[in-house]
Amino acid sequence: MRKPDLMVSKDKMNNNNNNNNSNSNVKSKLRKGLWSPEEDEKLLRYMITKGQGCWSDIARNAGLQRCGKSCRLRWINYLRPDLKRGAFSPQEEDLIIHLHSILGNRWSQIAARLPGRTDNEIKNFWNSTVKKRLKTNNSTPSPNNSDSSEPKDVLGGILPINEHELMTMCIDSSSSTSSSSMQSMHAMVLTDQFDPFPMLTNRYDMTGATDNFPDMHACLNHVGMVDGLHGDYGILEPNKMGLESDFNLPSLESKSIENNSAPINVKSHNNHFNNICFNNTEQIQNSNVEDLFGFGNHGQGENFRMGEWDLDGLMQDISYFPSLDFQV
DNA sequence: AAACGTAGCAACCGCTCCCTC
DNA sequence: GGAGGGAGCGGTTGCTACGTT
Repeated sequence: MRKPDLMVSKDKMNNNNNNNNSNSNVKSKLRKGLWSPEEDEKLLRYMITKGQGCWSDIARNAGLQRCGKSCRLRWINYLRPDLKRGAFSPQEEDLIIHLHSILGNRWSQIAARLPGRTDNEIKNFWNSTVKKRLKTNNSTPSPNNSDSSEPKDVLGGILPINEHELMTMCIDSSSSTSSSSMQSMHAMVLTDQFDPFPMLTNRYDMTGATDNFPDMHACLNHVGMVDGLHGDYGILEPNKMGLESDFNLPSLESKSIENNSAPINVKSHNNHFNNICFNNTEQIQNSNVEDLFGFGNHGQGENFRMGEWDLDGLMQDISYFPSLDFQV
């Protein structure tokens, strides 16, 4: 995780680049490289108010000297309100390893099972951390630890998790917002009741960052995070920020989470604006795992052994998981 | 204290897939 | 059916902070 001063220095560099490039932009050159805060805000505001569409149009209409592709990447990997920042939890790490054993380097598919995480983030995490760790743990390279993009089975190998743990992790990490959340935020933005960019506004001054999130405190209370927000800018203490009531933020990963209704876990943000994550630990606590996954219906039950399946069969069976909507 | 190596992250590139005409 | 354009994905690169020598 980068330190705040790093981000500042990066942003300074960005601004310099921006300034330098702004001249060349006159010559209708598309900008490349790191995004400036101003660009972020433009894109974010546009996405919040107008919603998704053709990315090249978005780039143009938002007044950005960027190609649509770059805008899409920035939005997906950085600006999306439902992004979860910070280090991967051990559960997430296990889940990534497990899913990678099933899906291989299909990062987008893996990311779809880790709400709030992006494929890029997971890919970086894998390449920088997990791969190394697996290599360390298993000095003798096994097929499971190879870089191959082909799915491999690691059950019975390095992973200390069983099917229930996997399911718990899936549920735990399954995010949950409804499309109505986007609509409500959209409406709030349109009526100036809600500033979706507090960290843009308070980029280097986190002391007032959450003043713009008047409803964060309840969320923090709900998920037991009243101690504060831990981010690269330090620890934010919600009770010192005048946080009061509830608010909703949208998830764009509706395809995997749209049917859930979980509390919002407001965690932290290390960069431009607030991070929202949607861990739903209560859901699993209050639910019967077999009910959730339909084991009784599908006859997997205690005999559920992924390692014994071929990929096709696995995809077929795992598709029953509420948060595992494989598209293979 | 400086040089060098490493880690982590953001962004780009090139390819493929899908949709529309 | 095929051409064109947009979206999405995975691999790769570049940059900066941090750690080590």
